[in-house]
Amino acid sequence: MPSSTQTRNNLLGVARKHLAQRGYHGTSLAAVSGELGLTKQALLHYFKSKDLLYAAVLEQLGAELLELLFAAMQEGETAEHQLEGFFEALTTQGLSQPAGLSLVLRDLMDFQGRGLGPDQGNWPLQSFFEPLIALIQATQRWQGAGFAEALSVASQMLGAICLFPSAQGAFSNRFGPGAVDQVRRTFLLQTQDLVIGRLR
Amino acid sequence: MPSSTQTRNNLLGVARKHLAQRGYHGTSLAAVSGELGLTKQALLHYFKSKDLLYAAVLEQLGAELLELLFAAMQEGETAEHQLEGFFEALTTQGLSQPAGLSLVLRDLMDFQGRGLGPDQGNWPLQSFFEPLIALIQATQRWQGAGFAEALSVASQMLGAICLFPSAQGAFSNRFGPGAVDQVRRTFLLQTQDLVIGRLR
DNA sequence: CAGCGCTCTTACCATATGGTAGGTTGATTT
DNA sequence: AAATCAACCTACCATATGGTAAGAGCGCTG
Repeated sequence: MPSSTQTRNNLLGVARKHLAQRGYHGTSLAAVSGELGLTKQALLHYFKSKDLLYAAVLEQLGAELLELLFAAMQEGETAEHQLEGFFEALTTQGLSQPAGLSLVLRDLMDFQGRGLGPDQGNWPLQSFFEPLIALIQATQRWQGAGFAEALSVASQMLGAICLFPSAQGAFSNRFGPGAVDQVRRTFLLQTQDLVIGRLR
Repeated sequence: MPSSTQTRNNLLGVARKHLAQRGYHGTSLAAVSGELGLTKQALLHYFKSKDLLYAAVLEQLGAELLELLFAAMQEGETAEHQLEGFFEALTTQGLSQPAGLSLVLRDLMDFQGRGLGPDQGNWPLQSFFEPLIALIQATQRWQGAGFAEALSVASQMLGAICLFPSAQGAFSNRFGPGAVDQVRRTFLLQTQDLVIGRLR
């Protein structure tokens, strides 16, 4: 018998999976709660609306990303090393659990399509993007460059890293699971190459 | 008074925009047709179902991408030059008309979430991906590498190129339109750097 | 033991959505 | 002039969805 916070966390996890795979509009509260043997009203008991559920998922994701970034920042010495460590960790984790990466992509793409309500000033991923961009600006190569250059580099790297894990299903279907397995084996090295190439 | 093919093309264009901005599930036939002053039955007259509309949009997109690729292949000499030309053209066009790039991302991500019906063996973007991957394999650097390496590189580059144009709205809202305008000015160069760095 | 709050359920409801059926209009063909 | 066909529209339907209202079971506390 799961406890209250257990149930909430389970809902959060299933919601993340569904939101990552099908997007906001393709995710139904009944499907999420049903996967745990609950009704959608149980879900609405914990998260008062679909928007708030989405916000909670994104907030958790933002915290995880921030944690990953800070962990890499404490480990590495130079900004370059810190960034390389972060992107390596992000890639490694994203290959096995692509939901987070898919959510990042989806959240960035879906903005135009959703009102976002009164969240205007409160974007859960902002607290992750800002130090990431700042860290890029702290590298020797991008030191003199402005915020725009750093944002450009950040979006390039995130795009390069997030797409394949998020598209594993599609690629597996179109090019065969064997090919995808092979890519999974080389993708981390490829990403490290790309990151180093952009930072030095 | 628009002709028949005009109306169909208009519908296709509006549908592309909606599908790119809101995704498959977030796009309603009524909204698409309503933007042209038509009812959704007019849309269903041209495209028998929502799935077929989506397929038509994707097919058109696949043809455009293929055309862009072939144009670059006729212009450049070495595979490297051809790829650089193609990605440059893709970036330039994507910055001003991001709908296509968003659709590429969305189609790759949405696979797990949709049955795809009987399209199993017929993926409109396949005819674009295959020559692109083949062209990567034709470069000196990736000549010895297998299909998987080339697919890995392709998905990295596409991700790097597609994310920012698709996320302009989000970034503009979160970091201000000024920052986004600045990125737009540097993004092409950044992308060229990245492509060259991955190909040579 | 009475009351209370938490967790979750059964009933509902309003709305939106994809899709069908059948008609109307106008141009083209025979 | 009659028939045909494309290009729409009105009417309608079944379903899914987010959300509300109210209550049942149950552990905890006074």
